[in-house]
Amino acid sequence: MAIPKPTAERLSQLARLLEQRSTRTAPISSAEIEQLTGWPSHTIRKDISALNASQEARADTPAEQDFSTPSGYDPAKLALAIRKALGFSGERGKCCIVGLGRLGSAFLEYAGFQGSSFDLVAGFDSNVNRVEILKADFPLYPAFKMKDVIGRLGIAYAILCVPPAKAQETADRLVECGIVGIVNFTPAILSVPHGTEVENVSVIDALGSLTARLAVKKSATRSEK
Amino acid sequence: MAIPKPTAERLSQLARLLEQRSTRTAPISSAEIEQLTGWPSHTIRKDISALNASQEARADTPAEQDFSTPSGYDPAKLALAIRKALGFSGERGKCCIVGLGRLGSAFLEYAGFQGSSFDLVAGFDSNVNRVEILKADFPLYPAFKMKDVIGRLGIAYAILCVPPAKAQETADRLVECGIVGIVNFTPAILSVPHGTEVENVSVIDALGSLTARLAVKKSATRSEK
DNA sequence: CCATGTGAACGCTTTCACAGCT
DNA sequence: AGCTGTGAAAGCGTTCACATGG
Repeated sequence: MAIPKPTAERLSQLARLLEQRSTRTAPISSAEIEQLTGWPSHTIRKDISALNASQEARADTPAEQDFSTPSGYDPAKLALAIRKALGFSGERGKCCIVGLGRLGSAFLEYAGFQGSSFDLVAGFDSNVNRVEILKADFPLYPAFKMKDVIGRLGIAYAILCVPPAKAQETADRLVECGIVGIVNFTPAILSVPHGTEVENVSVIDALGSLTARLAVKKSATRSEK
Repeated sequence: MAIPKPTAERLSQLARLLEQRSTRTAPISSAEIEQLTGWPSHTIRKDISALNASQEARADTPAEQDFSTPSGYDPAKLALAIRKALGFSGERGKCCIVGLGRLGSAFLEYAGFQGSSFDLVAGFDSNVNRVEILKADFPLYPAFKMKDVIGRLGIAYAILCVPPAKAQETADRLVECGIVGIVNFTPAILSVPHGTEVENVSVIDALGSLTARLAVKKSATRSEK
């Protein structure tokens, strides 16, 4: 009983939302989540229902299932349950930044990782100078140490911020090093072998989506938010 | 006959892909696109079919419909037809960057806008110092000039890169200034009035999607790429 | 023959409406 | 009473298989 992809995507965002506002411990209702996210409350309940179903299938962690109270969901427990159902196995996901130019180095001081389920544990750049000049809470390495470091630390994800011309070549190398997920910030379209996943993050595509949605709105389609 | 959202998203990416490789003028087949993007060729043909349908509905631009040749699609004509169908009205979309910290200033030298249908035409920051120190191909302004500049230039889109704590407040202001689409790079969840669209770009969510997809793969689901 | 183009069947996701729990 | 939880129905997007056109 696998979780449908759109559902997984929503749940993932929901978990992030809950983790961010972790100061709030009072139960949160599906109606309240609707207000925050724009997703209809029944969709949310259905998503969480799918979560229950998948949790029963794997009969482990028997205690963490009671995230629902008479007046809503327990934020912390719900977030945890989502993360587990989406394959988090308790451990935090290890990520590295590849390419420490303007964009890549911006992540060195990015606040968004706190409270998430992922950690930045390394950075790489082919320019040794940059590696030495830049400072971060985690170590930075020259590119030739990629294989060694990624293997040793067991890094699963890479955030790709190299120049477009080097994107494919670098991606190939990352796959060889054992990376299974790439967040691609370059405008290049990557092709990777089966078993590896790419998520493209492109301002241009984001702008395209916006334009498309705005154009559709002028007709009479229901808004997503 | 509106274009379905998933279809629109694929077409938008396809258009970007074609625009990027604009040196290539030979016809491109759906099979070739499959290789490049990972989407099955029938999905692509169907998407383009939807494009035809929507073009017939609006009976304008009668000449630009013949993008298909006996051995594939004409790249340039296809890209143009997609952009038009997705609401591009010929004009290029004007964007501004709001918040010129590490992340925001990275866009000042971002290559991805070339060959796209969007132009960066302004940047804003509340720190006057930054505005004066940074250099770009387009003018940078202190934040208090937002209303004036956005109105005067007719800017429709904003790329939001301010610190999370100021995100909502800044978004409110952008809406007041007439911005209709926001690409939100902050980890904050924004709420905006109807008629305005937000596209969230979050590394954390991207990582979440990757994890979800990788987890599902271990079962027996068909891969997307 | 090649590749496009599209109605029709299929399968998945969302929506609905109501049962169940506290 | 209020909110969660879920089978059943409806709505959509994808897949298939074949008709069509250069």
